[in-house]
Amino acid sequence: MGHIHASKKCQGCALFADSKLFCAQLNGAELDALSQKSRTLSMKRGDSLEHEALAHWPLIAIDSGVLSMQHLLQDGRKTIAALFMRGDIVDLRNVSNRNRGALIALGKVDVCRLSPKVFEDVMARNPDAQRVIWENLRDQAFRAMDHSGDIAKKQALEKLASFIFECRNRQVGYKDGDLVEIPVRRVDLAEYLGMQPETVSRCFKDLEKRGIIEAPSLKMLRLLNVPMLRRIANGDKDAPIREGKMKVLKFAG
Amino acid sequence: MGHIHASKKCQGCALFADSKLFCAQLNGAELDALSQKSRTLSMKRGDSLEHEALAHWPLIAIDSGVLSMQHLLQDGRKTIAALFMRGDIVDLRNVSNRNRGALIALGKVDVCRLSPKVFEDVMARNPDAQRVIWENLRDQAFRAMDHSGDIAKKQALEKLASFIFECRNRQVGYKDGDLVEIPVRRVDLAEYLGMQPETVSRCFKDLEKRGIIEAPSLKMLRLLNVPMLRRIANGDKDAPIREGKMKVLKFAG
DNA sequence: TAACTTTATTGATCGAGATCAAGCCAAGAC
DNA sequence: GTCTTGGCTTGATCTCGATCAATAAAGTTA
Repeated sequence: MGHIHASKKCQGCALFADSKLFCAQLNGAELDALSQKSRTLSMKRGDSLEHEALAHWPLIAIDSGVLSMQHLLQDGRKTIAALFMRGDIVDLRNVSNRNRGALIALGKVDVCRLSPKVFEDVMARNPDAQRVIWENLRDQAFRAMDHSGDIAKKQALEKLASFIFECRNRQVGYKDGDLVEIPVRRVDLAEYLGMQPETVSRCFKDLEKRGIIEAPSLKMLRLLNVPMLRRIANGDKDAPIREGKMKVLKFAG
Repeated sequence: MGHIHASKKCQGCALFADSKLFCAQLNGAELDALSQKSRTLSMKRGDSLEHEALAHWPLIAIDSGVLSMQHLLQDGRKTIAALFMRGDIVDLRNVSNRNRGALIALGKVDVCRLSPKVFEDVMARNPDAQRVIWENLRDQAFRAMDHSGDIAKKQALEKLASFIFECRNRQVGYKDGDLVEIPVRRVDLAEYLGMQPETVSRCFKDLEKRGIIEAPSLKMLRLLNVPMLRRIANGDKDAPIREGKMKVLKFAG
């Protein structure tokens, strides 16, 4: 690897360490410049990036953890419109704060506020970096569209199944293993999927009862029947006869 | 205007004619090259761009009309995950057909399949073009996220109100006028918002009864009370006491 | 380890919107 | 003109998931 000049603070960062991510595309000089002009930040659950700060640092690169974009309705209802994770770069340059959600950490999150100036320079000169960043934004866009489609018409169980696959697709490695990490809390999951925590809980139980998943802990799942889970996620009405949904006949008298 | 070399077929196209859009950023040579290697296509309602075609022409620029990205569930339920309109450029390069929705026209749509080769060249050399295209993709991403937020927790009336504003924001000119064009049919609108056509109909009626909008035709609205509409869109629970929701007491005997 | 706080689960009830089934109306066909 | 067709609307009923309330489990602190 040629990044001998890699500034010290970048050494442990996923964006540099993972060859597919942004900072790994930079040459020594570029990385030095970016590193020097950028600012890392460690957030804990509930911390949010405020408009004030975002105005000066509108480019957020996620090293680790889960950052959410939340929309708040007037009467207190909240929704999580998007989840950003390791490798994602959130670009809020020239984005009016109007109508834009707040960026709130869902746990410990390490981010790097990139210098817009250096970022632009790199974008103009380094085609590899440009490609990586472009594909990341495109992923964000398509992921959001997929997600819209999911929550629009699917029912609770189907949404949850889709979410499990989304987690599996996004986690590092283990893509085809049967272990899936759920990196967010039940409440957050509910807000992301547009349902209530109670419903989330019931749906997990449902999948367990039917032997499709196993939940060793709150944050970890083992998939026992991937094809069936897929069918449910795809809205196959034959499969998901909900447990306990058969009407019990009542005998009169 | 300097675009004297503008190839004939581009003259009437919004992407060239509107100075904020992609093709207007190109110089004569670039436009010529792009024009020559690209293919226009006129679609009518129901036409879809198939994977076969998209493999060779993965870059779709919308000149006019509304193109939808639809997700189809196994049992026939459909959802519209995104709407693409004038100026949008859909980039499906290297996107696996797996899990990606179909691109289907919701009416007469004029598109231009851009040559990936020339597009890449332009992206690499022309910073203005790069900026425009980047901002367009970012808009698509944020729009999709906003939309996710909308359909996740809002109720029917609120979703519709949000959609009216989305239409207003996206239509050319008239941004602050009180006339809003609804460029899609009721059915499509329902699929986009994740509700039933019947519910859409009832909600329009509701807004009319309450004097918030007026509907001279199916495709055109006049906003009579923008602040109230905004409050509803923002989920203000004080405002939207649904018409006809007061329980009528029934007198026994 | 116990005391305490926060988060998740379970159970019971209720309601917004889905669903089903007609009815309506405008545009084009015959 | 009448007939047809497709989209929209209206009304009646039913259901899934929201909501409320209580309990259990997990995480945190002393």
